[in-house]
Amino acid sequence: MNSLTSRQKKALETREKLLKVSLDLFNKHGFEHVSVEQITKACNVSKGTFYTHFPSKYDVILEKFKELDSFYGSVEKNIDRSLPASEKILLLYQEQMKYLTNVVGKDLLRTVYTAAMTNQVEQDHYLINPQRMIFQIMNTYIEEGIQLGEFRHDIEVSQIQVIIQRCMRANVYDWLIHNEDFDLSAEMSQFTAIVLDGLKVKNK
Amino acid sequence: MNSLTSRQKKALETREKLLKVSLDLFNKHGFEHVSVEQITKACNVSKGTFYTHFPSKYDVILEKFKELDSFYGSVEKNIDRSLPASEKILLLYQEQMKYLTNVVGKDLLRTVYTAAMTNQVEQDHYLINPQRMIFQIMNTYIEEGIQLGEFRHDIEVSQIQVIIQRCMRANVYDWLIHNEDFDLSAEMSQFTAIVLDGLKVKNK
DNA sequence: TCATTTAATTGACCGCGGTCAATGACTATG
DNA sequence: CATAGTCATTGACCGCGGTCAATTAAATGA
Repeated sequence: MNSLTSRQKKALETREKLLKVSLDLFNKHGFEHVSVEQITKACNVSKGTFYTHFPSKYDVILEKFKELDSFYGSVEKNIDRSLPASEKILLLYQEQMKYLTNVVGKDLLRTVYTAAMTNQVEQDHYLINPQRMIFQIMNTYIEEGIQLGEFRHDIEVSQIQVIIQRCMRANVYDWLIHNEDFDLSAEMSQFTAIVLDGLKVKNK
Repeated sequence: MNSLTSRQKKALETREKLLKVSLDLFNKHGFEHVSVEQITKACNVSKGTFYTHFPSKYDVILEKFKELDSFYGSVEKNIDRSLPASEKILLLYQEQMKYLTNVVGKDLLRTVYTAAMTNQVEQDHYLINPQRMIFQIMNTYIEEGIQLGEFRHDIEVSQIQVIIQRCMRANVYDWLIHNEDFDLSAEMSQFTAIVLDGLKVKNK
């Protein structure tokens, strides 16, 4: 069953050790204050080894992020299906913001938001990758909202999706550039509610 | 009249030469592909001199940005005073986006948006500094819109200001992380129009 | 005019992220 | 087994942004 050779197993162990130790150190000292050499020394491997397993220091984090994305699946299950689409969207974002604030943290998010601008390598960065679980869920809500006449019909569905996703990045980014006095959940709720309002069918 | 000593004059010349050459090189090769040594060699000064005039490579750009901000003053004069506040806001942003696209460019903006997250040094980063000309103008429009009953009264003025400013960063950031197929002006207009809609007094 | 203070300038130096030719242990093949 | 090929690993090396003690020359004051 286990089709890995002993060599591959060793390599995978190394890789996972690097991953774990990296994230531990990042959490403890902050991404910028941990050097790749520190990581590799703590793992008793050479610097070069790090780069056979990860394209860059930053990619370690992205890896973890992708894992975490599955978290949103469980959130979705706890949202009352009978609620209007706009309410569901707000609830989903609320949960996400809690998660980002309490679990992920500014430091790691900052690296992702920075890398999204800098690493032009990947054709579609994770931050705007439509494959992301949270966007998939969001999109079902939006389509539902359109079909039930809650949202305007004069804007393309895909465009509405983009706009609502942009709300997320808008608030997260502003959170990241503020040093204090910024309640991400509250700001996100208020902002998104206004946008959703603007997207609703008017009955003048 | 000229109260500068010959020494101060020399220093200022050096500083301005560095500024000019830096920006020229950034424009020609891109910010990331120009090293401080290249700049200083082109100016026939040592590397250290660069750092007596600028705190970092990035600050050269910020300097230029602050200058450019005055540009918005002239734009404001060309906007019809009798228009509703929301129209004025859209027009002002439209002009700004044109400017960012055609004059400033992605490369330089990217460094500013990155630095805003990274340099926690400055207490109030330029991007959210309420002193900025464009924000000052925007705020007069918003206050006008509230007084004339165009915008909702159940949200704090300052909060409305923050929301509208956030629209700007939202679209610029998304522009920066998209490689192609992103019309900044168009996206900005659509997005901001929706937000302004959500901010308007409803007549249900 | 000369001594003292002030500040612009220098360039060797540091730490970091990342590269890559060389190594050799392990694997697949006859 | 032996042999050829694979690939994880190594660590010296590169280029860069940024620092700082030492140097130099202009400003100041007697």
